[in-house]
Amino acid sequence: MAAQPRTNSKKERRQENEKLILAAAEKVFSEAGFGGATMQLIADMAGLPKANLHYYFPTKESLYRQVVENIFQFWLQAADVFDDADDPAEGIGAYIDAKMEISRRHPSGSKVWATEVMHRAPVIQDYLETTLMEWTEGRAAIINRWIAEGRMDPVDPDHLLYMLWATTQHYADFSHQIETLNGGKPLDDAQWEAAKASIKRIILKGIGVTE
Amino acid sequence: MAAQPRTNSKKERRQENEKLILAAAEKVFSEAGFGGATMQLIADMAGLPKANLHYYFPTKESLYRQVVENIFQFWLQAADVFDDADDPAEGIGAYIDAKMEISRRHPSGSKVWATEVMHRAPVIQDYLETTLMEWTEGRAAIINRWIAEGRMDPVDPDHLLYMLWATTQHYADFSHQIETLNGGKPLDDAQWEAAKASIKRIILKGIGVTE
DNA sequence: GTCTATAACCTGATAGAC
DNA sequence: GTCTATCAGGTTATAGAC
Repeated sequence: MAAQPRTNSKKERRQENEKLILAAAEKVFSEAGFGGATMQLIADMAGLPKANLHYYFPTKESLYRQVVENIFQFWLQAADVFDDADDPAEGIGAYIDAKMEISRRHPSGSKVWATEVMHRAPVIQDYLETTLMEWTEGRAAIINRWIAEGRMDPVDPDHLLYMLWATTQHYADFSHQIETLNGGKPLDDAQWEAAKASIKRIILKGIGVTE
Repeated sequence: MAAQPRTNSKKERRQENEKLILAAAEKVFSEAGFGGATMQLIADMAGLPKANLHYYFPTKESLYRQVVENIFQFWLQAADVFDDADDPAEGIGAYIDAKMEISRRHPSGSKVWATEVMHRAPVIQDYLETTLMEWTEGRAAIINRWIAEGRMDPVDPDHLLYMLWATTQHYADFSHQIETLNGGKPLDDAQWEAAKASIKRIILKGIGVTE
């Protein structure tokens, strides 16, 4: 047989396969949970024999761990917009937009994250205690500074952050419920914009930065 | 042996055992998911031999179904406060209080519900399409009436309801994360009150019914 | 109605040929 | 590096004694 164009080195091929497996795993874990997911199902979805999964990821748990860690890294990047603005309306508004965009584009990842936390974070407890704790404290400090400067109402920063996380992630984690209540159809572009606008309107007014 | 006081009829005994099993099942399902939960673990937690579980509930799925249906019924009862008030501040405020109380008292149930919805509602899809849909439409109508009467800002009722669900249930579903960020301790009485007050303050002001 | 012992099945993981 | 065949362990569910 004529050799097909092999632009892929071994390293590139490995990265491609790992990416394929991780994408399939995220989907299956999000739909069936860790216990309900099977390596066979992930392999089928990735288009690879089951044994290959164990070649790239020695155990089911190591594969799951990689999925969760990737989600967490991705999740942190949305936080940058918080720091880039020193106006609460702009900072919190942009954070809502960023988190809603993640909920829309990566609902599976959000679901895996939610399940992991609900199961008492068996694999990412250390991240909660270090990275997430530090991130939360830093953002709370920013909010407290805005409050001290009289730019927003004196609300509890922690509970405000929980409200932001809860509200934005709800559109990913409960997407099936929202879809059902929407007549069985996913939210369209206009509905996603309306959702963002509603959330920003209520929260920004609620903390005294608009109107 | 002297007969111990048997105030229990067979029917009462059956109800007691079923209650015991259902409580254990809710806990185990919430902590391990459907796939991760085992009948053995539920039996141990209920203090019964595994075979007895299959006597009361023929299959693991039937037990799980009963758990989810119970949660849903319980969940609906919090909605009553919504109808009993015709003032939005009172109605929505009381609804937030009621849902927060459920999150505090029944975190396991909330987690099972969340997981069930995330897995595309394999056993309660019919409830979503009927009971929940009707409930949501009814409450949206009430909100729209309040808006028409000029008692609150013109916000989208659906997105407001999602925000209420998301925010209140977050304290149950993500209780482990909140606990970790709280220094490893569950929220105490004062912190729960602060959480309720924060949520009510932001949302009620955000929809234009206070201040 | 209750419980022990067992059956039937499925899953994660691996050995070993290619 | 890849894949088929297989093993070892654990799970649901049930048969059958009490």
